[in-house]
Amino acid sequence: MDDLTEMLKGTLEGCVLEIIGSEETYGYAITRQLNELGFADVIEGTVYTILLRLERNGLVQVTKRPSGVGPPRKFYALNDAGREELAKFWAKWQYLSSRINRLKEGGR
Amino acid sequence: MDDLTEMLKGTLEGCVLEIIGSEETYGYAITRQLNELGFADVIEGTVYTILLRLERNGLVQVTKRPSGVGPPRKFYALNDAGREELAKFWAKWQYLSSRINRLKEGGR
DNA sequence: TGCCGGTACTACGTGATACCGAGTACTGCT
DNA sequence: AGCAGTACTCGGTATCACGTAGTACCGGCA
Repeated sequence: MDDLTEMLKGTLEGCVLEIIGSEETYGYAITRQLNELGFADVIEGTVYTILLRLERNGLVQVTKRPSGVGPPRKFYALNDAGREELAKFWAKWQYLSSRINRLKEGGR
Repeated sequence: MDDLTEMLKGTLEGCVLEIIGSEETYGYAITRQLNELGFADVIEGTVYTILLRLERNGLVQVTKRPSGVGPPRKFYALNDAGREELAKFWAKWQYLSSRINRLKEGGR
C-alpha cells in the first residue's frame, strides 16, 4: 500500500485510544498490534509521541511496571476524559466517512 | 460537528479530485459544493491551496474563462495523471477505512 | 567478560497539510 | 460612488505523523 501517513492524521490517535480502551497496555505492544491490524508502516516513535500527547492532555492513567524482558513498561488506561474523547473520535469518524462514501457513490 | 481539520488531512485533496473528475469546475463552486456535501467548515482558502497544489503537481488541466458575474474563473479538469491519482486515493481510502472499521468492531 | 539483539522509552527536528487573514480585482445594483 | 457577491493569490500558523539518535535494561553466546 502506498503512503498513508497524511490520511492517518487525526485518526491514528483515535485508534490508539480505542486500543487502550479495550485493554490496559503499553507503547511497544500497541505498535505491534497496529502493525498486525494493517497499519503496517506505523513506527514506534509515532506511537510514543501519541502516548505522550494523550498523557499531557490528561486522557489516560499511567502505571509503570517492571517488565522482566527489558526496561520497565508504562501501562496506559483510559480515564473518564479519555473515554469521552474516544466517543467523540468515533462520532467524527462516522460523520466523515459517511460523507466521503456518499461523495464516492456520486451522491450529489 | 467538532473540528474535523486533522481528520481531513489527506482526504480533502481526494475529495476535490473526485469533484473535478465528475465535472469540469472551478474553486469557488467547489467550495460551495463541499459545504453542501457536509464539509461545512471547509473554507475557500483551503480549496485554493489544494487547487494550486494539484496544478503544480500536474494532475489537472486548467482553462481560464470569463465569468459574467465577477473575475475570470479557472476551470479545472483531470488529466491522465489526475485520474490515476484519484484511483490511488480511493484505493487508500478503501484500505484505511476497512482497517479502522474492523478496529471499531473489535475485530482482533 | 564482552558483545549483540530484542525490548522499551525519550527528545529533537522535518515535511505535509488544512486553516487563517489580508490583499487584489471584476461585476452589477442602488 | 459605494457596496455586496464573486473569484483568486499569497504569507504565515498549528497540528500531526514520521525519522533519527540516544538512553537503558535484559538474556544468550562466544
